[in-house]
Amino acid sequence: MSITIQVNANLYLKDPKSSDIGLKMLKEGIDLINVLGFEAFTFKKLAQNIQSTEATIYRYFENKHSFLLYLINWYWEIIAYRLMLATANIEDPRLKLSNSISVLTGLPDPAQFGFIAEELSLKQLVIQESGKALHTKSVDEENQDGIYLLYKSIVSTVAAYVKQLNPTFPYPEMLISTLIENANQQRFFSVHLPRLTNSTPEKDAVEAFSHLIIQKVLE
Amino acid sequence: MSITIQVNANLYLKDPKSSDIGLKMLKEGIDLINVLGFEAFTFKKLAQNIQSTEATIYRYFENKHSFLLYLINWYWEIIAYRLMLATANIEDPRLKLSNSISVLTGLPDPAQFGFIAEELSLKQLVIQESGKALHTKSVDEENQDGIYLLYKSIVSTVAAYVKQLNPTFPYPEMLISTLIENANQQRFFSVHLPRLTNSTPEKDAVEAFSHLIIQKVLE
DNA sequence: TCAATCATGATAGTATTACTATTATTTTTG
DNA sequence: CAAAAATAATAGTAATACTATCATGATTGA
Repeated sequence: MSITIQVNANLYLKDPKSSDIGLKMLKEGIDLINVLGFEAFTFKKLAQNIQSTEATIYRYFENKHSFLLYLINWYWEIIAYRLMLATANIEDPRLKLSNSISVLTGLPDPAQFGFIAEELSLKQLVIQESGKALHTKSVDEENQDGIYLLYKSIVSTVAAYVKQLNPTFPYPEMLISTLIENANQQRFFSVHLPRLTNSTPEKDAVEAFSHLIIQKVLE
Repeated sequence: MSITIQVNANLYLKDPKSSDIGLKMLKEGIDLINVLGFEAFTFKKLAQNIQSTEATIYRYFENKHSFLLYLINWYWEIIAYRLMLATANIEDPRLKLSNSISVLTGLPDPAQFGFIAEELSLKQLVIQESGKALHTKSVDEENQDGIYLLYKSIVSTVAAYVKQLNPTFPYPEMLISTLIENANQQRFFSVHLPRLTNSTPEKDAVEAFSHLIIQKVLE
């Protein structure tokens, strides 16, 4: 059995996972974006952090936008892997859906099987920066290049469980994409604009809210 | 009757609505951001479009980030005004909530009373760019300056109707902020990533979806 | 083993951006 | 109509997002 999802080759010029310096770019890049924010993040600063040069980074990634897309795609690969684990060998679509909602809207537990070291910092990055990757003039072109295939396939898979449970429900994809996007948004609110939410970093309520919506809408 | 919509004074150096050239900045600025995207938008280009200079624009706005915040705040002023119209003289909290959800998640109708000329292009801008205004390292500072008071008060007001209808519902603010943010997100998806949604530009389903969620969650 | 190839480093350069500063000119107002 | 205020014109700066070139050190394959 293979669980590896093919990384979209349009996301890099040279596979960063194929060399030490490439791996350092990813690891340090995540942290640096989380510290500085994507606007203040530059390849020059990243190069200094990994004792390398701008030119070398440019040999791996076309530009800093591509670098961000790569990291976000990596996050979705992890999520897709965890979705697969969470739904394997389960027949009941209700349970498949419930487990999927937990993966998509819950917080990763470092103690659980299959936890990936970068998962927490990548999630942080996605919460803070993924909107900037998406809301650009180049989104259609990137979609054409298949950059969003993984995200779309995740929504499609989970929406299919919704359809199984309630074949007449008119908004399955909208329901799932709403909950996915909202999970990130609410966690941003909980830190920066707490009056917009009822979830806190200490007592996270996003997953519970998501399960409630699913249950009420499909009951 | 003339309707003037007042924007938070921390958002400008000199009130752009107080002069012809200021009004041109706003009007042309919205269009230019919609055409170029916020990244490619510059004060230099805006100055050329309104036959003025960068220096003049800098006398009105501290920087282009503030300019974006100003425009987004203007949008929320319009929404707050329409919310007030839609709930005035209504006692039934169920109807107040329903009308509010329509204002917050529906599409503005140019034929309706109180329609403001810039509303459609501002809404377009908010859909495309509002995430970039929010997801910055300066969000906490801006929140401190009261930039998000209006948005928070809108969520708070509508969440209060939810509490009236169902005092034990644990997530009123989260429910409302979810639906507000989601309305913009789904409309972005409907244009650029249609497989993530069940709404289309031709047959918009976002408002109907939002009412359904409210109804199911509170019934 | 040695040359060819390849990845990386070091360095330089460019157009653009996001401003700041200064002075001239026009417009408003008391 | 003079003083003040607003705007225009112009110049300048540090940083950014790259591109280009060439040197060097490591890897490989004959």
